[in-house]
Amino acid sequence: MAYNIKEIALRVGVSKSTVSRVISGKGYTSPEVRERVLSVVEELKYKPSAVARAMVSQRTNNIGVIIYRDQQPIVSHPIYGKIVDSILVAAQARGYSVYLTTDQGMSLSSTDFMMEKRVEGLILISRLRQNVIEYVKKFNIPYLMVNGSTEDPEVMHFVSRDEEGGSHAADYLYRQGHRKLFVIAGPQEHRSHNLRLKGFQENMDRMDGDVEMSVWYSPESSFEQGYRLLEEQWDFFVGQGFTALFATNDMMALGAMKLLQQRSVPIPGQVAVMGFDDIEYAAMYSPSLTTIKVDNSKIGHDAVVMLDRLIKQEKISSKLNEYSSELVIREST
Amino acid sequence: MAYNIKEIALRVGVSKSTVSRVISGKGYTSPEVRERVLSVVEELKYKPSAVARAMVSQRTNNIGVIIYRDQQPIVSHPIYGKIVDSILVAAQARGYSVYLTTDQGMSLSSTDFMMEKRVEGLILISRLRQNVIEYVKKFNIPYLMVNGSTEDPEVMHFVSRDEEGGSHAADYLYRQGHRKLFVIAGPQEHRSHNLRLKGFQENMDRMDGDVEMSVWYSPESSFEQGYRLLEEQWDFFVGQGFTALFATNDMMALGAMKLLQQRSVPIPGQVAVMGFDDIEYAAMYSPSLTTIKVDNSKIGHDAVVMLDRLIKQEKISSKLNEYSSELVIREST
DNA sequence: CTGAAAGCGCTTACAG
DNA sequence: CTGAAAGCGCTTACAG
Repeated sequence: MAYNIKEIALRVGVSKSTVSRVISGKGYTSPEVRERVLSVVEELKYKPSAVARAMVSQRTNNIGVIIYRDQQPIVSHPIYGKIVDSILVAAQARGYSVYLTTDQGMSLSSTDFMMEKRVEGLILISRLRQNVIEYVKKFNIPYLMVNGSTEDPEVMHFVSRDEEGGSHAADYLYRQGHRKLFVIAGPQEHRSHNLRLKGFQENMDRMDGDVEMSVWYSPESSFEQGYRLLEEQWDFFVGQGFTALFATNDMMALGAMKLLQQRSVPIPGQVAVMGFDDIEYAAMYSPSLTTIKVDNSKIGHDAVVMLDRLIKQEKISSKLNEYSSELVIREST
Repeated sequence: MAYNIKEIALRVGVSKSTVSRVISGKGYTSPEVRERVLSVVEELKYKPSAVARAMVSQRTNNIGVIIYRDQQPIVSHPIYGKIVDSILVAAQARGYSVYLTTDQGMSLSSTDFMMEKRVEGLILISRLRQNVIEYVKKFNIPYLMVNGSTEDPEVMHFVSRDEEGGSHAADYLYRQGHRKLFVIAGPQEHRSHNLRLKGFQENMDRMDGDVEMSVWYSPESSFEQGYRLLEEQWDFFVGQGFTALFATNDMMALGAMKLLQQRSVPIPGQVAVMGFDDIEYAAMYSPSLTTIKVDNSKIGHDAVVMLDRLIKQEKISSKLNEYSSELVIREST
């Protein structure tokens, strides 16, 4: 069992109040008393209970991070991992500790859990249903959403300018001379995939000349699905002579690229490949993947900064925080 | 501000004790009273304070996970991410919440922090210095080490059988007919890199015939370093006509593989490449990487199971938990 | 079956 | 400069 203030007081021969003052550094204490207290504290390796402190101060200095996701990878997901990393660092720097939880199946129980823990703020990661949002609102504590979408204007959220990014991608591929494009689009109920596709399509449609675009929808945005989709459409793909492939995220692009390599299609000689996100693997792959970079580290960091402000009841400029997406040209195009 | 038991008691017109009994489900309460209490609880969305409960029960149901690592990626690191994922899932299933912290620079402050939070147990990830271990011991709470090494027999730790894995790798490459081997070894102060190399070398030395092995030490175990090391030794590598390359982890193997591909060396036609870990990318790469699989998910899971036992003061069989490493044959060999 | 009281480990006015 | 007392939000014997 850990020591407590009473034990220290007993050993030093002073009152609990005095010990408390020495340890917290608030209030007056004579140097000699302070020294005696400190030496016993050191000797016993006494650590004041954050639990008791939270009790009286009514502040836990805890924030909660809930990742809504049905399956692993959770934190080992290339995007969520990046976000969590930067949240961790930013939170620590501001004196917050973080409870990290996974919620499979959009349950409300993870919110309940966080409320019981009396977290001071909540970061919700990934797309969540409106009923979850409504539920969180009821508790009247600061919260915000990262990497998800909502029509609800009250919800502070952090997203990248996916439509703009999609548009950039189209622009770039067009300028590279590509006129026959094969597009792999991730699940359209996800804001990001939907907007990336929209931006790409609309911009392509705007281009002069005979652009030909074939869009295919993938049920999941994974590496495997990117691979499989192209495999299933292989005859069509080869028959039509597409010169470029764009996928609404890197994972699917890499999956497709893998198949192209297995079938000995020169990249970018015969087909150029482009993704979206700029996950770590994109640069490592061979050929490295041209993509649109989303700065998830910055998003995670800013989310903490904002949550901190909300907790401190400081002024907030805007509910919607958008991040521009930047073109990263590599070997695959 | 959140509601409390007193507020509920006031509204229902009963004592705090009664409300407490209803909520905790302990002790007798008449059905009618229970119902009235519950309805107010529901109406107010009252959540009992875990802080106050921890105070009286002297149990926080929290465990702490400290990742000792100087730089990002932390949780987005392919191995740590896997471990953390499985820790999260296993901890939740057992009613523990986890505080996740990064410690850059082997400070003792993250331990202090966890002690103040009154965590019931500690999972220390990565290699840590003996002084950190000594420090943690003083607090007399359950702790264990994952993915690190120690000569200290008191420390419960979880590691893979790296020497055996290295030996398997040697065995496999030898059986494939390789006699001229280029080895990239990660930092030897890391137990895993050291043992993987040792197992590989010792087994190779044991083989019949004229095996030629050239070992190169990389200062870091990253993708970039794998790439760079081979680049620096390129003339030698090509001149000597090595037929296989083994790296003590996947990241370095992939880095080296990327260079080989850029220089148009057929894999495995001219050079076979093999790694160690079986990180997610290994299977995705093209060609996919032959490797020795370490089941980090299982390790993370088991660590929580063990910590739970330690917390409950149940019997523990052994301090050292070893996991066998399994050969995974893919396209690169 | 219910309520009053004590206590978990601190902090914070308030006396002295 | 120091100590006694009250209180943070619960739980837990103990009376009744």
